[in-house]
Amino acid sequence: MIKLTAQRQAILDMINASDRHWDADELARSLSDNGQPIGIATVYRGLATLEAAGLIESIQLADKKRYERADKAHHDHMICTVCGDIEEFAHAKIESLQLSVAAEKGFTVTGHQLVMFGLCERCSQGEQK
Amino acid sequence: MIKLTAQRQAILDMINASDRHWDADELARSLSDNGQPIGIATVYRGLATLEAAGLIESIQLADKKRYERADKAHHDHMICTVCGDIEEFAHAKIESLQLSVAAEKGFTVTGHQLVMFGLCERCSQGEQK
DNA sequence: TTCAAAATGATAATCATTATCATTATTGCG
DNA sequence: CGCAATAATGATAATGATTATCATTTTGAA
Repeated sequence: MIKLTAQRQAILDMINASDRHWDADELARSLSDNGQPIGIATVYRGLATLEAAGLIESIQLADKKRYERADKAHHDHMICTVCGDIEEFAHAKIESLQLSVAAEKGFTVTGHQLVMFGLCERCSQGEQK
Repeated sequence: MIKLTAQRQAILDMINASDRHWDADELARSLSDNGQPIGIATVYRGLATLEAAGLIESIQLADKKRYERADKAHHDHMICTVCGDIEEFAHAKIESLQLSVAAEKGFTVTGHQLVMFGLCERCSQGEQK
């Protein structure tokens, strides 16, 4: 079990307290704003440690990595390219098909990431000309 | 239709001539080695232009973007985390399930990326203790 | 307490990518 | 044809996320 230092606990609490997908910088700023100043390097290290321990999860986007709570069922993401909103979805059949495709090729799956890009419901309506 | 300058043509030829997944730096080096010196900025711009024109495709990995030929059927990727090998796969059912999930949530899909990480057949055998 | 290992934080370094800007090439158009 | 407007190139600086470094602080066990 990892050591939950004050800093790591603060990061974990912040992530657990919301449904957001945080990046390192947002966490550092938010913690500082809440009277918990924390070095940015500590945030990066803390996030890596917490993720390795399975206490948080992440998705790797093009530019940066974002972290979210781990106490949910496994899911993938749909990201709105207009407003940046990240929605979650789960589909057991997609998951099992992935594994079967991999198995056919002798590939041992240790992880996967499925992201759909597009417009969320709100943005696609606003987009109406 | 875009203008196929000598540099863009050279990039396109290099990509079309193989099944590799190239990054910008590899292309610049490889072109230079083939007597086609090209500025790295031009490579980045050329890749973006060629991709926008649909002449090449890309996958965004954690660290860098890699480009590949576009003259193949749509497919996704399995990446071996040991040797870095990138295998391709296609599965129509997975694709259609993605779209149906998105539709349920009112999400308009403009693109997606599915990557499985793990061990390719060769590396998982070598891994036997 | 006391010392070693681990963690932190400020900051430098890294690395892919993008921006800048001066130079070069290309494309009409008269 | 010849030149001006436009686009492309390339060297290099800038950016931004992340990691490395290293001195300092904290923690934990003996």
